[in-house]
Amino acid sequence: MKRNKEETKDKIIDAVGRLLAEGGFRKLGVNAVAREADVDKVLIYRYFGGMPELLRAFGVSGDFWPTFEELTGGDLEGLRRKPLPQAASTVLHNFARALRSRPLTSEILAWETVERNELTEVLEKVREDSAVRLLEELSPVAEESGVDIAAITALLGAAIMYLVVRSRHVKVFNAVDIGSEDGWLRLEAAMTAICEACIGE
Amino acid sequence: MKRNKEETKDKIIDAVGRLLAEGGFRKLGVNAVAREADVDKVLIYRYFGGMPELLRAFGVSGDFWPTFEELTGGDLEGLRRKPLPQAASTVLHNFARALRSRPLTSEILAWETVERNELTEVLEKVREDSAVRLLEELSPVAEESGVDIAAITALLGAAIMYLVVRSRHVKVFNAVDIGSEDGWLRLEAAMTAICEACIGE
DNA sequence: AAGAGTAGTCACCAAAGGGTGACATGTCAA
DNA sequence: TTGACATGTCACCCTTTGGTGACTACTCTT
Repeated sequence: MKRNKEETKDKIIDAVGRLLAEGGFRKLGVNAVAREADVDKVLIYRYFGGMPELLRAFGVSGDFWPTFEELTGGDLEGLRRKPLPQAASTVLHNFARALRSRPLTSEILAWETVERNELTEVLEKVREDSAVRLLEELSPVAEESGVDIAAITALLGAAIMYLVVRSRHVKVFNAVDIGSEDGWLRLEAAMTAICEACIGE
Repeated sequence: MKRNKEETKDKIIDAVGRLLAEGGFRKLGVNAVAREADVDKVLIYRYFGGMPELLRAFGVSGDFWPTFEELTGGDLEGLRRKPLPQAASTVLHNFARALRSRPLTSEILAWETVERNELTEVLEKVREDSAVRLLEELSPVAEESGVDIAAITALLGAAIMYLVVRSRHVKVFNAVDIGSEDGWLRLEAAMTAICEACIGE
C-alpha cells in the first residue's frame, strides 16, 4: 500500500462530497465516509479529529456559495450604472442560476433548515459576508424612498432558496414547473416585474 | 396495569407530537417513541404496523395545515368583493400567520426539504388541495392580464415557507428580524406592496 | 366462575453506528 | 542499513436501533 497523508485526506474529503451529493446528510457518518473513501475510519479521527471537523474541512474545500463576481455578473461598475431595479433584478437572476448550478449547496441549504452543524456554519458565514457586501456596494442609494428594500429582497432571496431546495425532489410548486428551465424563466420574469414595480420608488 | 388499546394508541401518537416538537425528526424512531410514550415498542408494531404508518396516523390526527377558512379569514364573499391585489395580500398575510402559529408544521416543512416520508406526503396532499381550491375560488379573474400571477404567488408563498422554517433556528435574514413580530410586519407590508404593484394589471 | 382472546411485558437478535488501543508496515533521515 | 516515526490495518469495545417470539395477566363474554 502506498502511503501519503495528504492524498488520503483528499480521498476522505472527496468521499464526503460524493456521499452528500447522492444521499444527503442522513447517510453521512464516520463509517459511511470511511467505506466510501476506502480508508480506515480511524484515519478520519487522526487527520480531522472527528466528523464535525471533517465537515468543516469539507466546507472550506469547495466553492459552495456564489462569489461576489458571479452575483454581479463580474461587472460591478456596469451594474452600478444601471437603475436600482434592473441591478437588483440582475443580481437575483444570477443568484438563482448560481444556486441551481450547485447541487451540493442545495443539499447543505436543505439540511440547514433541519440542523445546524459545522458545515452549515461555514456556509452561513460566507453567505452573510456576501449579502452584506452586496447591500453595501449596491444600494447606498435609496434608503429613504419609502420602500423597504431589505424586506423585498429578503422575500425574493428566501423564495429562490426555497424553490431551489424544493426542486430537488418535487417538480411543481403552485403550478410553476420548478424542474424546468421554462419554469425558472417565468420566475425570473416575475422577479423582474416585482423589482421594477416596487423598488423604483 | 390498566389496559386500554385506544388510550395507548393516543399516548403513542401524542408522544410523536412531543418528540417532533422538541427535537425534530432526527430523534424520531420506534425506540424513542416507545420510550417517550412509556409503552413497549412492540405495541407500535401491533397497533400501527411500523413507523411509517404511525407517521401517517399522526399526520391525520391534527390540523397541520391552515384551513380554507383560516386563509380566507372566514369570509370568502367579502374577500371576493375586494380587488384582487388586496385579496391576495390578505390571504398571504393569513398564510404567514397560520404557519407561524404551527410549530409542528414548520418542523414537518423543514423535514420535507430533506426527505419525503408518510408524514410529509399527508401534509403535501392537504396542501395541494388547499392551494388548488384557493386559486379556483379566488382568481377566475385576470388570466390574460399579462402578469404571471401563479409565478408571483409562488415566489411569495415559497418565501413565507422558507422564512417560517428558518426562523426556528436563525433570527435574522437579510437584515430582517424574522424572529419578531416587527420583522414580520415589515414582510407583510412588503408583500402588500408587491401585490398592489404587480397584480393589479 | 371459567375460559378465550387481547393488552401489555420481557428477553432476545442482528445490524449499524461511534470510538479506541495495539499492531504492522512503508518512508525517510542519519 | 538501520532505526524512528508516521501511515495504514485490524480487532475490538459499547450503545443504539429496528424488529420479533414467547410469555404473563387483565377483561369481557357467556
